[in-house]
Amino acid sequence: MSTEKLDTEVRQDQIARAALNLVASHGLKGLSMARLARRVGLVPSAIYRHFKDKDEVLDAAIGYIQKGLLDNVTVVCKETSDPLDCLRRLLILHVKLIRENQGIPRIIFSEDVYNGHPERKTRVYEIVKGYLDRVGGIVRQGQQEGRIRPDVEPATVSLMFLGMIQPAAILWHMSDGEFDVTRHVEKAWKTFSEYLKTK
Amino acid sequence: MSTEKLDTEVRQDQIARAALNLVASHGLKGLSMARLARRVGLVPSAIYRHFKDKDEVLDAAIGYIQKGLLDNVTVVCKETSDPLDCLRRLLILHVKLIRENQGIPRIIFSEDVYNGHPERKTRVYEIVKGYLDRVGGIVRQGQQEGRIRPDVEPATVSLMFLGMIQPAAILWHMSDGEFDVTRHVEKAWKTFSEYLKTK
DNA sequence: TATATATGTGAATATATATTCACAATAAGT
DNA sequence: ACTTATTGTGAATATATATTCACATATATA
Repeated sequence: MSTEKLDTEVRQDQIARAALNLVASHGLKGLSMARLARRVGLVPSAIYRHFKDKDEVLDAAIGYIQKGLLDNVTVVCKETSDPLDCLRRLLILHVKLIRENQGIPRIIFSEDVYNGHPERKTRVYEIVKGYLDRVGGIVRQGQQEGRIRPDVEPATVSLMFLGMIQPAAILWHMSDGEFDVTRHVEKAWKTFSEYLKTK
Repeated sequence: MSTEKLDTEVRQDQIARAALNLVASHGLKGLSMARLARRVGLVPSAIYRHFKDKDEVLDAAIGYIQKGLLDNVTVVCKETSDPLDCLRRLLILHVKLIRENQGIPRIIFSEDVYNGHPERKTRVYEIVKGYLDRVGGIVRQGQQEGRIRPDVEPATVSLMFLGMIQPAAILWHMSDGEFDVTRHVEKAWKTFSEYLKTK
């Protein structure tokens, strides 16, 4: 077989993305080196030219997740200065992100990812906290500007923000796409934002 | 070795519970027949006297989950007739339930449980929908009694209800218990219930 | 162009894990 | 007490999967 030889950086990228997609389509259990290799058009042992471990592959995939989440925050913060509108847009982008890559929640919320990997566990924890902090920051700013009611903790809001999406995303997946995430999120946002608004 | 011989029903019970606990402490990947057997004080092959498969064991564990969830609804509905108070109590019980058995969310929300098991997937979906329906029923009743604002869909409320707990539970676990679920849920409930109340 | 380094291959190895089966011991029914 | 069905055991089997290694080939560099 004559397979094109590519730079290890390119391969690392390919492999990490493929891993994320594999988890999306076949779950964490479905992430095997053999399948991963096939997906990239390589032979299993070739993966080890670019990653020391299967663990390193997963860690790389987690890097993409972090980037995807934080990028969304950056984007919406540039689009608008109204904090509530900012949150609304982030909500939409977040739904879009995990709809397009179901591997994200599966990795973030799968215990099998951390078990026996305390460093990774704290890393993912930091990623989630980081994201929530950004959301909380938007809330705090909105409160300072007097556009969000001041009697609620930003940290509480940011977690409830996640809570609008996550259970819905799971139902969406369990129902094989039958459950309408977008609809739910819109409804939830309506009540949530009404509550947040200063009267 | 002289191991006590017990009725298959007793063993099934033991094994299913042990499976749930194993998932709680070691994740789904940690649920091996060997470990399971050791936990119950048996030898791996003995499990097959009481279950055809590892899959059957998991299915039995899922049965316990369903029971646990629905029992909570029954309990709180008996305790009080005020729908908001009913939801508040259910919230507390729910947190208690998953704190005491982290295996519940891990099984319900782990994709590896369904992958390649469409029947199980729809079963779990039905369980979750069933629970949400009960919650939605409480809301609907509250609306009929005029104690919950009528301009919000019960289905939306019930999912948001879950959303108060689930992300918090995950943070709780990722932080090794450092994150205070109860505190978050109390705060979240404060804002949520205030919104639901008829003004 | 020659040589070295990076990348890809195929076979081999090691390990974990589910599952089966022949046999042993215990409990239940007669 | 005797027989039988149920439950437990230990060894054996099968399979999946990560990982290694000697070898091959392409790409860059001198």
